[in-house]
Amino acid sequence: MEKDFFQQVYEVVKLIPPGRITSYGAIARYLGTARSSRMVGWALNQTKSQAYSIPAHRVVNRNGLLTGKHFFGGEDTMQELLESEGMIIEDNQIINFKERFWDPTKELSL
DNA sequence: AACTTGACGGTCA
DNA sequence: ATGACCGCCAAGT
Repeated sequence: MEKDFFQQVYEVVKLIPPGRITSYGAIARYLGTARSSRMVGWALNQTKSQAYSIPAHRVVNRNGLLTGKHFFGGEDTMQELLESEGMIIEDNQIINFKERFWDPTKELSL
């Protein structure tokens, strides 16, 4: 039996090292691209209710843009969290995105 | 039961 | 380089 797509997303996100970030597409690809990146976003949307310790703030879109900052309760909560981990953010965009990018298919996957 | 929206991404114009 | 469209699947209305 396969775990729920969402559950797999949670595991991957929880495996993201501190000070690192990844993209929805990267996670989707790691899980097999079968489901589109949107499902990853939906999965994370559930996490805020799942009470899991999901560092969703470490997941951004492929632009390095904090698309879901509004879902963290505050306006800049996500940005502050990322900045606390060493991310350089300007105008909701991660400047050193490529430097801090963490690809599960590259780091976890063989 | 049907339509619309949604934390995206890639390709085409 | 910028803008627009399509794909993908699930949940909400």
